Amino acid sequence: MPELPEVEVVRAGLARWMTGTRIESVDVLHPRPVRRHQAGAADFAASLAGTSVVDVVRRGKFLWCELDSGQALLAHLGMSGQLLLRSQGAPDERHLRVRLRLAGGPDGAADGVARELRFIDQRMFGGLAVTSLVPTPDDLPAGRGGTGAVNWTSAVGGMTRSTGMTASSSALLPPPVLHVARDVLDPLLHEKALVARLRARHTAIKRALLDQTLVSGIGNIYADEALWRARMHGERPAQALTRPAVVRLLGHVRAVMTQALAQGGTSFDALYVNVNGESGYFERSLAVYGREGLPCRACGTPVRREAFMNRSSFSCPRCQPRPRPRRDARLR
DNA sequence: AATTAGCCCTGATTGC
DNA sequence: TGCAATCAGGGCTAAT
Repeated sequence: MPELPEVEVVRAGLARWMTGTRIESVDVLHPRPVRRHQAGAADFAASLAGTSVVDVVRRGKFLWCELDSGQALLAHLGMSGQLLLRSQGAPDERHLRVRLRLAGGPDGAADGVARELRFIDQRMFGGLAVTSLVPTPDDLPAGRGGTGAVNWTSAVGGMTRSTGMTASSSALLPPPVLHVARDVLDPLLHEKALVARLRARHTAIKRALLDQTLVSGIGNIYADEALWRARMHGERPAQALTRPAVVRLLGHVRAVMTQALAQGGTSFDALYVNVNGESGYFERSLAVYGREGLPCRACGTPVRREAFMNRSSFSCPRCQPRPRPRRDARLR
C-alpha cells in the first residue's frame, strides 16, 4: 500500500524519465480511474495529447506532472495503483487502466525506443485526472491564511520536486490537493504548529496521524511502525499527550519513512518506476505491521492485532499498553 | 466546526 | 467442489 516513501520513489522515477517527454496519445481502458476528471474520459485524453512534462511534484500521497499547458496530470495510487514506464508493444498488464504514449525524453533515454506510461490498478481506489494549478498562500486550512505565524516565503511551496525538496517561485497545487498538509520530510513543515494541532484533536493519536489535513503521507503501515518505535498505543487520546511525546512520535515517523525511502531507492531496472508499495524491500524491516502473533522485535512478546476503523492495528501488548479508560477531564 | 461511519473496488483467501 | 463471506484500506461524502 503506497504511503509517502513509496509515492516519493515513484515521483523520483517519473521525474527522471518523464521530464521533457511529450504525451502523444492516451487510451483510457477503464472509466473508473479517471472518474475524478469531471469532463469525462474523452476530455481527459484530449487534454493530455500534445502536452509535455515540465516537472513532477508530490504532496503527501498525491503526485502530479506539471505540463507545459499550465495544467497538471494528477495521480493517486490508492491501494493498488502503479505507474510503470514500458516500451511500446510490451504486453498489457492484467489491470492496465490507462496508457499514455510518450515521445522524446531526457538525456540518456534517447535510445530510439518509444515508451509508454501505464497506470495499472487492480482495485481502482486510485486514479488520474487533468486539473488546473492554483496558487496557495500556505498550508493552513482554507480561510485561515495569513495568521502571521508563518510568513509567505517560508510557507510557499513545500512540495517535493525533482529539482530539490522545495519550490521557490511556483507554489501551485491541483485543487484536489489544497486540503493536504505537508509531510514530515518536508523542510517547510511547520512542526511546532503541527504538534499543537495534533494535541488539540479530540481523538486517538493514530487517527490524528492518518488525517491528511494535519500531516500527510502517513498510512496504516507507517502509523503502526512509528507508534511501536515510540512505545505508544494508537488509542492514546491525542489531547493527553505531552508536547515532548508528540515531538518524539513525529521523530519516529520521520525516521521510519526515511529508512523506507532509502531502501525503496534501490531500483533494479532504470526504466521501471518502482511502485512496489506492497512488496518493497522495507517489508522485511517492519516491526509490527502484519506480524500478528510473531515476536515483538524489542521484547519478544507476540504482536497483537486489534480492529481499527474497519481494518487492523498491530502493536506490542507489552511495549505499547492500551491506555486506561480515562474519565472525561471536564468532569473532574 | 469537528469528528466519525460508510462506501467504493477486485482478487486472494478462508469457511461452510 | 462451489459458493459466499472476509479482508486489504485511502479518500471522499454524508451524517452526527
